[in-house]
Amino acid sequence: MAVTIRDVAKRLRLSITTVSRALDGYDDVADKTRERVIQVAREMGYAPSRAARQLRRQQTDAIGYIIPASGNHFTDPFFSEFIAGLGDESTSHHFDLLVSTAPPDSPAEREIFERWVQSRLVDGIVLSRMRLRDWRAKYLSDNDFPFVAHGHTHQRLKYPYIEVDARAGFEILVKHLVERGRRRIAYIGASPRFTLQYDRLQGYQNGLVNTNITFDPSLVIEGDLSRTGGYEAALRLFELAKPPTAIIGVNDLTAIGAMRAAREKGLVVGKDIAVAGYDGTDDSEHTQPPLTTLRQQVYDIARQLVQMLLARIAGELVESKLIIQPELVVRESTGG
Amino acid sequence: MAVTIRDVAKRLRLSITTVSRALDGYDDVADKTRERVIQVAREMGYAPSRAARQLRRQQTDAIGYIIPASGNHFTDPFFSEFIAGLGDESTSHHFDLLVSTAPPDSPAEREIFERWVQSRLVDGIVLSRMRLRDWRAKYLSDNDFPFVAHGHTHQRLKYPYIEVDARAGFEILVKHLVERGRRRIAYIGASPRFTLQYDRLQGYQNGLVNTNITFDPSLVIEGDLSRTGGYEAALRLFELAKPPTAIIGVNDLTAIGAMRAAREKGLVVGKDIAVAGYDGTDDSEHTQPPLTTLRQQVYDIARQLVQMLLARIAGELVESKLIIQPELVVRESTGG
DNA sequence: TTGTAGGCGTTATCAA
DNA sequence: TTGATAACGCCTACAA
Repeated sequence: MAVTIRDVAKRLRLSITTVSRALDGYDDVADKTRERVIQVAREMGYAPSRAARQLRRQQTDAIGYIIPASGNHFTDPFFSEFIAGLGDESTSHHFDLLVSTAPPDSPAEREIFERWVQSRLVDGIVLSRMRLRDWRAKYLSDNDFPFVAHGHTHQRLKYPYIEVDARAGFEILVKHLVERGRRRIAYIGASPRFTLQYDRLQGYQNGLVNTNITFDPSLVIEGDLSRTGGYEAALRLFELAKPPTAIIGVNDLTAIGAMRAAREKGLVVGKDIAVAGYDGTDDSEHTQPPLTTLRQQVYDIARQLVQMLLARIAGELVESKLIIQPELVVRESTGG
Repeated sequence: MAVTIRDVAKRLRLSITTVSRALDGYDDVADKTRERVIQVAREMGYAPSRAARQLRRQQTDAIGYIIPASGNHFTDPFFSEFIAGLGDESTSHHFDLLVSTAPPDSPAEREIFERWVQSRLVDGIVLSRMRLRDWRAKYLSDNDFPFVAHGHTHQRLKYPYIEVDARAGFEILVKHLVERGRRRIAYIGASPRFTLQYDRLQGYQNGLVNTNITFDPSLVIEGDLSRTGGYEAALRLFELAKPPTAIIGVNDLTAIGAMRAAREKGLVVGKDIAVAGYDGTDDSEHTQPPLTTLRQQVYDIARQLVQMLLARIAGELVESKLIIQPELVVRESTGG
């Protein structure tokens, strides 16, 4: 058995009350006593039982994040960075991070959310990769459960979130490509259920309008946010009678897959065809050629989300809605 | 307030005892009663308080993993896949996964381990990226705390682990390169405190011996397991009077960085220089050119580790030590 | 400044 | 087959 507050009290011949208060930094305990308590507690390797504390205080000091992906093929650096941000920030507030995995809109996802909420396993939840109609947001909202999100839904729900203005970003990206002489610009998107697809596609289309390019539906195609998805989608684009001279991926992975497809078709990326993505995580810098991308500061966003969530948990009436502009990072994949 | 077992009992006009037992599937409760209980519990959205259950049962139904990295630059797909595996397998056993981040051997790391163990926050811990002298293994071992590891240490400690035979793998890799006509083979490694560096370097050296190549210390250089580290290390290699004709990266990220450096030097990877890595996560397939690598099934290994850990937690005397052979995946980066 | 005691929500022991 | 009751370890109002 681990050492409990009782053991410490017994050793000190004090009541557990005093020990508890000394350790929690109350000021109604004699300095000398406190010193002794702290000293002995450390010696004995005492740390309060999390379960007991949770039960008593009705809070868990933990937040949760459910990775909206599962199975063998999930290696989006976005999630790594996001989790690192969540973890680092949580830790610095003495909160723990609970992580689980479930495919979007799967029964498994639903189960996990219900369990976490009903069992009071976490004090709050971080959402990412929002959907236009997002049952998670609805569910948490209905249950008055604290949550924050990376991105918004199209439902009328009030919750704090951070939004990267991908629409504006993609407009800029199209402009950039046009300036480099590209006019036949394809877009490889994602499932329409995701908000990100809605916004980015719209940004792409606005970009075309801004530059007086007629929208060609055959240049818009659906991927699945993965490298393989981008690869396969790009191959189909190259089959077109009039193939594109530029490809925008809904995210970096998609763009990376597209670059591979281009190369297999004997095209030189950055010359024969321009390719660009979105996210700007570390890896985009090291592709061959380096990938032009819209950078969102995933790590920092994650940290901020945790801060917002903790404020919300602490009862502060956070009504925040932070809009961030992505940064266009021009590299060789659209160069020349 | 969330609904408690008392609420359910009151509604049913039963004792909380009966409700508890009905829900936990004890057989000393009338079938009819059980049905009613389950029915009503679901209706009311009841789920047992995790904290209370933990306190009573003295177990948490959670396991922990501390990502041995922190800060902005952590995007190793190895961790994504590893976490996905841990998460999926945990979930399927109704366990939760607690995740934190801390740089190897940092005070922060120590704090987290102590907190998790002393506060009984998790029932067991998964370790990865082992060190030759690993205080984590020692600490957990000393405290009789259940843990399993991906890789071994050089201490005399007994614990279940899965080991990928990187040494054999790197021997095969060297052989492969030699067969492709490379003889000046460099190795970009990692900090010597990691077991992986020890093993892989040895495999590299054995490979040289096997093929009668004299070991040249100037071709061995230290990276930091990141793309940037590989990039910078490779640049230094290219400054040598007699630069290498092949580079082996201690992991894929290192190799990816090296490829970038090669390209900047005007070298064609797969022709002017061969590059190979280790890990074989999804991204290695989509580099330009695709990367030759030694694949370890990170996702599956993670799942198996969880199984071993849960068995250990359940009290089964697991003395397992699983050795897996990595698989050489030949792609264009060493081709031609 | 310190101690007593009640209760957080469960599960498990024992009795009915 | 069901119910009363005692912990699990901690925090905190209240008493001393």
